[in-house]
Amino acid sequence: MQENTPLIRFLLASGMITAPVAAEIALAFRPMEFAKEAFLLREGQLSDCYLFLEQGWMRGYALTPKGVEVTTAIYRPQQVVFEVSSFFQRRPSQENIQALTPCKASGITFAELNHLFHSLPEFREFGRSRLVMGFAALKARMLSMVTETAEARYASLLQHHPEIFQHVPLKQIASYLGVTDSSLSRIRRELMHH
Amino acid sequence: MQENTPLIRFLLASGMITAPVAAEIALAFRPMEFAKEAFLLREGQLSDCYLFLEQGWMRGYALTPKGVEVTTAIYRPQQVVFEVSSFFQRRPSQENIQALTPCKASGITFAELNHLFHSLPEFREFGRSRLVMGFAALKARMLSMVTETAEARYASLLQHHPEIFQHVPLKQIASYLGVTDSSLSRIRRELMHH
DNA sequence: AGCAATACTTGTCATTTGGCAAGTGCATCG
DNA sequence: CGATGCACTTGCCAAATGACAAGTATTGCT
Repeated sequence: MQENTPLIRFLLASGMITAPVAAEIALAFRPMEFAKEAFLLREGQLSDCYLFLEQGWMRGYALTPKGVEVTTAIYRPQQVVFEVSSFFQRRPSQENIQALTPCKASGITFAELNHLFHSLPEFREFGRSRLVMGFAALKARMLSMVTETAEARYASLLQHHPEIFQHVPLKQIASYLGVTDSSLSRIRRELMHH
Repeated sequence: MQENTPLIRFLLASGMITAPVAAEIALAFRPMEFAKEAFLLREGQLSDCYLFLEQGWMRGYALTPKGVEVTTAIYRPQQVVFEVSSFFQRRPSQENIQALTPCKASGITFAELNHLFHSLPEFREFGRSRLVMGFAALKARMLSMVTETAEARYASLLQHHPEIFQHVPLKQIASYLGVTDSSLSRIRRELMHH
């Protein structure tokens, strides 16, 4: 058993998990790989994998009634990936989660996660903390939808998360920002010309 | 001690809490009242009250840099009210929560909630469940922002939550739907004339 | 009752954005 | 190496929405 895996480093970095507990948690995770374009989750399925993404990028998206893809989440490496409502409420997901690049990861099932939560209070608190962080991030994104222009949202994403633009095509970023790809293209042109 | 308070009925209705545990939980809550317009939480303060709203309506809102109010949440009676990120992350809230009508409620502090979570696993699960439900609802709202027209969002709110329109002024509903009050007024006119 | 504040509507006009179609450049693949 | 596909851009026009201002209605207060 390794003592310094990406997952263990991630757990320790939170400041909420001690080293022996981190090692025990890591033991429960199984390594997983995803080819580019492979799915972690498909619409209609149950999200039953709590995934720690070690390498690569993923995105979540939903389909509108007319079949248009809307990007709902962008997952960078060193992040937890799963569909909260399907996973915890045990019902079919309305979203897809797909690898944007080849990915390496570690995952456990819902049952295994709950077992860890039960036996390791530290990890339970960690899980709640992640949930709250995700909630807060989503609220901030929602607020920016209402209060900022699409141009401001684009500029902000570019400033705070420039790496995204290396791994996610603009058309997918566009729907994440709440505009069409044409509009995003126009917005980019405006910002180029100062 | 009462055996059939609104809070106890609410806990039992979730199907996750047994009667004796519900009674113990309810013991920890203190009754609270809010006059119309009174604040449960003000921007800059710490959200330190986990509130069960028994009677009345509240709303959450944030101020844009230009001082415009944006409604971020609408709370009906028989619902839990608190600002997730401030409450759990122990940092100042960027939002306000204000009574729209006179309210009766029951509340506990962060410390008291954690104590209950620690001693009553049922209630801990209940808390997580509420968090997940709120998360899922916010995701759905975000998706509707991107995929539906303002008119469709209004029609949907009117259909699914008509009571809101009895207690919340249209200008506040407008920003909740992501439009100005003028636009909402025009949308309403269109829908009147079929 | 009378006054003031607030909620809501409406008109006008500018701006943003979407829908569609075409065009360009790049990459993948046989 | 040529062909097909995809990502991105761009032009054109229509539709949706915002900003501002004015008008009406309603509410609340004294």
